[in-house]
Amino acid sequence: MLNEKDITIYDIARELGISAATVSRGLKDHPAVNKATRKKIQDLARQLGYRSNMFASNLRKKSTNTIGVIVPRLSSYFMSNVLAGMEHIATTEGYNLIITQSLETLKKEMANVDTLFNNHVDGLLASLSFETENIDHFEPFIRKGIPVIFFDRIKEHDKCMGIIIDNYKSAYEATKHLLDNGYRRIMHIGGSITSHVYAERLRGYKQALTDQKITLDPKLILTKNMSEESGVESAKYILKLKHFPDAVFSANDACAVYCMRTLKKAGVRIPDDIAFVGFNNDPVSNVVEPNLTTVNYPGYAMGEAAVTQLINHLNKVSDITTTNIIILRSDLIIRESSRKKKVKS
Amino acid sequence: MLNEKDITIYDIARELGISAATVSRGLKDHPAVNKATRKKIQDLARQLGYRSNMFASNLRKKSTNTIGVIVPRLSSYFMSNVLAGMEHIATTEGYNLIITQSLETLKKEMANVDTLFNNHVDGLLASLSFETENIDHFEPFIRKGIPVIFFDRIKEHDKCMGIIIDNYKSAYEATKHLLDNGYRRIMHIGGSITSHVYAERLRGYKQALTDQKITLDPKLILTKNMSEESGVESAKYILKLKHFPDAVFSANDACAVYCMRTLKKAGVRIPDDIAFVGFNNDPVSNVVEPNLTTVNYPGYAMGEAAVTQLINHLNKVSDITTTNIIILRSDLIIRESSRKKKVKS
DNA sequence: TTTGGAATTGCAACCGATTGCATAATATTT
DNA sequence: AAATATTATGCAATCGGTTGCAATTCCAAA
Repeated sequence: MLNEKDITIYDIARELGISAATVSRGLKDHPAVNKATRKKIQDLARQLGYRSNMFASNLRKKSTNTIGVIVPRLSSYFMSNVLAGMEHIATTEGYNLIITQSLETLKKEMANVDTLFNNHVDGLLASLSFETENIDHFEPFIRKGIPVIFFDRIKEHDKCMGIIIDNYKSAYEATKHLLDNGYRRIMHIGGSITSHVYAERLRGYKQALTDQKITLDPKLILTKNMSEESGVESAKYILKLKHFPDAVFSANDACAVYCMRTLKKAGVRIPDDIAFVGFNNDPVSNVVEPNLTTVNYPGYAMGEAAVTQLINHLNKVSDITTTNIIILRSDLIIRESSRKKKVKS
Repeated sequence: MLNEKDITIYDIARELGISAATVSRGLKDHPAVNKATRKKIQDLARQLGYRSNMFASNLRKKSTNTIGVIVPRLSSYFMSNVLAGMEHIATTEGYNLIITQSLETLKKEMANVDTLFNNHVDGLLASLSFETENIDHFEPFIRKGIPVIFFDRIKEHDKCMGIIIDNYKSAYEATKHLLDNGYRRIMHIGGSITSHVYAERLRGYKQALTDQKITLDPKLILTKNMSEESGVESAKYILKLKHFPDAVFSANDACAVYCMRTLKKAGVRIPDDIAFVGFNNDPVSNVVEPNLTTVNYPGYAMGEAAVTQLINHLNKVSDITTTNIIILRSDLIIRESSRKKKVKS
């Protein structure tokens, strides 16, 4: 099966009649090694197809140039953008990513933390599962001083940085936009408020209404799992309401889109009967008819930011325990689904 | 910064007054170790929070329990499903994934191959970039007998397995479906045929037409990069045609959807004026109006299959050099966009 | 010619787990 | 009780690179 033996620094040392120590230094341009010797070493290494054995090196150096990532699900538009951003920075900085998913369960999340801990990753980037209520299982990392950065779905911890968008502000603006366009009876479909993300979006929604002196109607606040099915369920719920809402602010696009779809099938016109605003700027938001107004969630930038922060910390150019939260810009993208309300004629 | 020192097998050995060798064996339930001793070792290990040092272990065993993955882009619906499937099997089998993206360039793909080679991954899973015309850069792996499996975007090689769907057959069926529903002047929008995937889809399309004795019209065969923009461009092209096609078979959904969208804006009715069939079963296909008929591309299953095959090979229960190609099932999902053609009245 | 110091290079001890082989302890058979 | 087989454990080398410290070489100043 395997043919060629690996070349080691010993092979190079023997060939050149010098010691392995000098080869080791020479390969990484250590100034204590004579320039001519360095060149000889590097040339021969190249010629022989030498590749460093990372394990020997890691074993000795106790660092791995590997970053662990835990996400709830890989298969979402948002998350794949986050990962793309992470991969981009990681690769250019010479780090590898080990990526795991919790499938929204605490159990798998804990197992993943464990695996990554055992793999001695240099740092950890995590977006928490729905079930995660506290982050004690990250303690092994924190105790050992291995940096942990949470993104998107975060919990605050004074040793860990969090990277998020301002969910409160975005939700506030989204709701305000509906109000500005003349909508008054606005429903909110959100996720479980154990999640910081959804709690903040709900808060923004409420505040926007309160600021306009609109009384909150508990019937207009739904807590769902934000899947496509939950969009369908929400639509059915709406259709049964005596007093129809005139707008819906959904905490994600998938749910909004499937809600719209179901309502449309029932003959409801959008936005004339009900306006819609979603969240995430998922591709479907720009395909559904009418196109869905939504909040652009900068996944790629978030991934880049997370890795950049982590690497800076590892290189001691900054410290994640001092900066606690980083907030990325996110803007409202206005489309047809929330156009100005027609005055009843 | 870092506080607790790592526990090693030596610590356990000392505490228990036995040798490190016995601890090493005891931890992995080696039968040569007394059952009672094994239990003592494992209990103490747990109690002390022992975690194995993978580098020492890898250094010695020369295997890493790590699988390298190279994909053109992380951020697509299809690919994130593939990765989810891979992660699922990998984690349950005790393997880690190192994931990289080539961003469709040969240069980055080569760099990724290099990185993963240096990381001594136990095996490699790759979907090739658009630019990749030959796979010589995978030779280092092949020479060393490290298994390589290509998926989706493959090139044939007698040492490497390929995992694909039957693009030819699916394309044939998709085109046949349009023909069966009464469409005759069918356009195809495809990608560069340097890619096996697109070459096969084109071939299936052509064959289906030929089998019905329909002459191929080169004006009806477009080669695009299959992005959303290319969908828009295709629509503009169609609008300029003197002799309108009555159906379009697009090699992916994104392109189909944006093509539909643009045509609709121009007043073209779908499917009455032009029917559509896409490829991938992307979420947008089920949101666009009318819903798009498409070919279900089993990404998750493909990811699972790739990892399963690789691990089986590593465990010597099968051999990827004997089975050369695995073809996964993919079915046509019929929706509104290709409903039976109305007979002109 | 001697000497001090800088520039190079090498020695050897790590890092922590693995494993072939030898040895010791125990059990079984004769 | 002695001989043999079985089971359990330990020894020590090994994987390949890293690094503190010592040793050597070289050159210029005294």
